[in-house]
Amino acid sequence: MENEMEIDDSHSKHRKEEKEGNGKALVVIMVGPPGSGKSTFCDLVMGASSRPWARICQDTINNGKSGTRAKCLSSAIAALKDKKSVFIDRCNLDKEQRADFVKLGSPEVDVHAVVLDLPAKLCISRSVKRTGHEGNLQGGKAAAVVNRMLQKKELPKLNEGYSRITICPSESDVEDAITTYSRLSSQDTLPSGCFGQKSSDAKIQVGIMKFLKKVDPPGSGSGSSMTPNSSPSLPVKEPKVRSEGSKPESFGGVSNEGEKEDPMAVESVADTVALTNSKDDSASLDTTDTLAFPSISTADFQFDHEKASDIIVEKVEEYISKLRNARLVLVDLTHKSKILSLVKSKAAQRNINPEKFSTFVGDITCLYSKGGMRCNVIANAANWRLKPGGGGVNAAIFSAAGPSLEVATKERANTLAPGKAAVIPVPADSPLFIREGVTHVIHVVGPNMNPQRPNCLKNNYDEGCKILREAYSSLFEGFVSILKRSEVQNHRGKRGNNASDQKMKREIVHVEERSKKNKGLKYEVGSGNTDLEQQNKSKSNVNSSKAWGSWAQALYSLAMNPEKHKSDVLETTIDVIVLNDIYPKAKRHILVLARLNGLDRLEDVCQEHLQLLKTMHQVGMNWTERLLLEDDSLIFRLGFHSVPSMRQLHLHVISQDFNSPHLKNKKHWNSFNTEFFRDAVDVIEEVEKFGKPSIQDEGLLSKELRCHRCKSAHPNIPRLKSHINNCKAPFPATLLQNGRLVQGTTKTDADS
DNA sequence: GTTCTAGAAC
DNA sequence: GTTCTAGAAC
Repeated sequence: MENEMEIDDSHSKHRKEEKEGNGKALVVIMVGPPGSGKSTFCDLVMGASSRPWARICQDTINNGKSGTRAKCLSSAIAALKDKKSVFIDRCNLDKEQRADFVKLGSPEVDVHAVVLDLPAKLCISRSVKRTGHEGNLQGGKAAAVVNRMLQKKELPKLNEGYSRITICPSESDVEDAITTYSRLSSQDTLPSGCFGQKSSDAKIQVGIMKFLKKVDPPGSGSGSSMTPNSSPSLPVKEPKVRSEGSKPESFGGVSNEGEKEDPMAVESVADTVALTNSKDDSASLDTTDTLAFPSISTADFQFDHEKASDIIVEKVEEYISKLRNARLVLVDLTHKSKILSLVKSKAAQRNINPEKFSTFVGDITCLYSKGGMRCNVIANAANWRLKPGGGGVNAAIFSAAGPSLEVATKERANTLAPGKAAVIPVPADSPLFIREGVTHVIHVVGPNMNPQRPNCLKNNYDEGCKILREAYSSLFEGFVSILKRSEVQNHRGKRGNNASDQKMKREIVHVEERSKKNKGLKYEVGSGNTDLEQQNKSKSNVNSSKAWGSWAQALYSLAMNPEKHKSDVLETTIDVIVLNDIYPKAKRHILVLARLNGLDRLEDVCQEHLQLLKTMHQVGMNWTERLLLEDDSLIFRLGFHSVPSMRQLHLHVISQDFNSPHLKNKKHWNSFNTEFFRDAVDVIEEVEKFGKPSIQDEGLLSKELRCHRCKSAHPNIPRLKSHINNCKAPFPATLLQNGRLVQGTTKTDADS
């Protein structure tokens, strides 16, 4: 047994056993497909490390030939007995493969995972080129093996039993990890947690990334379908993930001759490559948000095409600047479409950027699968009852989406007035989502000129044009609201997430539209902000939709009658009251309370409160300065909770140590360390620009726990707290910008 | 917002 | 057995 073991011994005799310090042995489980560089990783660390290491390599453990998992286990146990740390150098791609090795952990032995999560194409090319690999995985077969293995890939999670996980999505991350482990002496331990994960769970990415696969260009309009051909053979060719893959008709009359590529590469490798590539920047190529919309009211509702096309172009022009990188596409079924050609020529006349707005001939329910155009949002020319059927686009969309869209629609609105729009997240089980990648349907009801249909305007085009304009405004506003929310999602994605797959999947699809307030109304988008303003004005402090519990009134009564609570108050002005938070969540945690009656929370804030917000911020800054005089090692952040628990708008001024016994649970942590916390500077800027601050969903409060500095994930509050006590990583760049963090003048950016 | 506690997770 | 979370009550 012993003599069969292939264990690379390095430096094992160089050091005497450490009597002092933690001196824990390590089991480092390498995770990665062939060609990811596991052996090289181990060799480099072992060559440089002062810690005694053994490398247990399944490929060579049996007298240079491959052995079994059991053999690796017994060798690892033997090495640990010998006070060595061990590398488990095998693919370990799924949880089950790793489980036995995780069990090697004990009070004396920490178990780590190091994931070499490099792009599949890189591993494949390394494997293919490899000539002297110990596992004899050479030549053409390599690619097939790598692909097959990656399909089973399951990223390790902390709850499998690791004290630390390092994920290396790029070669530079691998180098960093090599350095980290090389420097590890026998006494050293590394901080626990999950490091380096940049994307959300890969399993979700597969679904999303499929939309990035190259498809044929949409040809003559109805679109050619994707090549179904799938050859498992090699050589492997890099599939091109294209953003311009299927261009809609552009106004310049450019023809759509797509270059031909090896379809095999697309089908056989694309999934797995896309899967691993999902962590590359390149993978974000075709994630441009696109709204595909039919012409409203010009079909069954018989609206005049000339007038409608003017309005479409006018509204597109108006909204295009608000859309940043997003695109709008007007879709109709046939080339003969009069409305399409009218809009096309009018848009060209007005020099509307064809990158931002174009027309497309095809079926709006299968733009991706048949037309090769990825549109994450589609509009429906709905009827006022929001019911399926009736023919046309409405029937087609409800039918393509399956019954779940109708259910999702009914959850949010029962009817829709002409000119209004309703944003509906597409349920995850809908073919529209699964097959087409459509995340939202926006129902719009336009003006009706057809006497056979309800609400006929009897040729009153003054009213008709007004409603049609409103309809497009509502539609585009709805799209803008989706874009704003998806920005948050993207942030979350980049930060990574260890939440369960199912939960994440639900979040991605549904979280955007979830809200506690004004069910039914909330999803209806009126033109401009008028609805919201109306709501806020009419709301007053009495009929607020959310009732505040008696325990939630403390700040309110204090703001209204500060003289009754004198002892708690640090400062009172005509506009604000400053007090210590009675349950501080950090060394210093004070509140700046607005004194305006009726201004209960961030949601109530609008343009008229701009000056008050600035005052609150200024008072907060003044106090920050004072607190920094007492302790200039503190760093402060000033902001609001998106959805506060206590009534009366209050600004938190909180030091970023979060060192407090009152910080006890996930909600506490996430309320200050996710986008749920809205920096005062951002709120002020948004109110200046848009009249309202953006408010994030309470769902953020149940996100996994991540360090606010290094973004590593931690399984529970105590572990997070022990991590943040020591984490000296710099703050994320976004926090260092725009004065979101406030620190003493002696501090520099490098210190933070 | 907190406290309390059942029961899940370790 | 102990630790930790999450939901209900306040």
